[in-house]
Amino acid sequence: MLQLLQDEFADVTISKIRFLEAEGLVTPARTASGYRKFSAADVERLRYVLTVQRDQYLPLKVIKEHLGAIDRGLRPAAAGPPVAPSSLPQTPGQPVAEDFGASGTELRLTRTELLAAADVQPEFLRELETHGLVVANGNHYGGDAIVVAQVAAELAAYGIEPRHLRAFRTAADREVGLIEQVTGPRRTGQTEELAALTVRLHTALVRARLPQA
Amino acid sequence: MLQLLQDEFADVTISKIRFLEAEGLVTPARTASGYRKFSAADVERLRYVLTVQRDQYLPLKVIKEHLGAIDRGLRPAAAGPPVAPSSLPQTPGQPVAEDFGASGTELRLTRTELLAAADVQPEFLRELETHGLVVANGNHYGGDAIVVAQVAAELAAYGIEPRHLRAFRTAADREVGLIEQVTGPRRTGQTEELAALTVRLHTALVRARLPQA
DNA sequence: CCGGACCTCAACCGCTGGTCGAGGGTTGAG
DNA sequence: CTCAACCCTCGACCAGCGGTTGAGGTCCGG
Repeated sequence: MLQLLQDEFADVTISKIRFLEAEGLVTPARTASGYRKFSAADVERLRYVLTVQRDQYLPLKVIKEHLGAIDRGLRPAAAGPPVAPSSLPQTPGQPVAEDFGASGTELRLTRTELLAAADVQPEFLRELETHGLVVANGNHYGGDAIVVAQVAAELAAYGIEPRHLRAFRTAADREVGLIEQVTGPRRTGQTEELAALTVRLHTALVRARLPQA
Repeated sequence: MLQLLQDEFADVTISKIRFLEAEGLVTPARTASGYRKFSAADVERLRYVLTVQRDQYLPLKVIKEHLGAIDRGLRPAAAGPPVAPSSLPQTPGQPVAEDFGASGTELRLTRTELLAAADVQPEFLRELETHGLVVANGNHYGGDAIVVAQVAAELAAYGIEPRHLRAFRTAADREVGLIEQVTGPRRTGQTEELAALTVRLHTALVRARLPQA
């Protein structure tokens, strides 16, 4: 169910989610037998929590207040940074940022599970497959296929169809090819590290080229 | 000496200030006998620290990085708040747009600032520019250029040089082209949302194609 | 009827952001 | 010269946050 968050936020765990529930940040429905059942809205809520926690360092207490405000229809108040102090001669300090943690156990989904998880029509999936965006490995799919299918579906709502996305596939293929070329076929650890770097590069390049808001 | 901070921030104490010094956030001068001597700049620096700590909940580690950035002549990168989750028990709609928080005020760096921020040699930057990975806008660069340069430098350590990265540039160009094609040249908001989607797609595709750990 | 995934609840943990106090030097008024 | 009032350092200690771990039990598909 929730490995889809895991592949957007490397360090989310079941216990973390349960903890967040205990803190009152999400309130998933329950089955008759007590199992948690997360709706799309719950997942989105968690995505929000994890994002602001990671990117804005907000304490959960504050995030909770914001969520409360949002639920009541308000927008969370965002405090702007104050004026900077005048500078001084100083020593260095390097920022670090990673985020490509391999999810421990790779998900294996049947076609049916994938369709359900991504909430797409079978024809749509077939289309994705004919364009090479999703590929089965034997008769199962990896967790990333969910993300691909979901995102492709959202893009389709904007009129961007799978066939328009072929370039993404070839770009990704080339990217991985490049990585494997330097690491050799099987240097674990390094591969992920390089992938994190190239993905970061890609993202920065896209942002840089976007028309300024 | 420093009760003047105390009447702006009720809970500042001597021990707190000493603690902040131990953490490297301020470095007051000392008298011959070892007493701290705070300059006006030190006080301002402390004011900044206390303010962002109180109002933006930033951890000291991050504040320290920001101060470092300020010292190097940059403005602190303020992560804008992401889009709120569409709160409500609802049908599958997932208009997600996260993680692409446009930095509220776009950074403008001179060439020198960029070199310092990314910690790269001038020749390396020139190389990036000849391959179109970093482009100046007039005589300044955007914040993404820092990321591009840093990442490219890290990749160079693996033997991947700027000229190997041209494909990334063209991929990014095409990606942005696609986005602009559907949003029209100037539909703000949507552009960022779509960019977030395509970047997510890209990431998922790369992961999916990575050899399994 | 078994194995694996899920549940709860309480105990535990590491890190952050400090506080406290012992032991000792400095300074200035008287 | 003395004394009170500060200042210093350094190590021990602490509370709260954000989870993790594990014991003990339930649920369920094959």
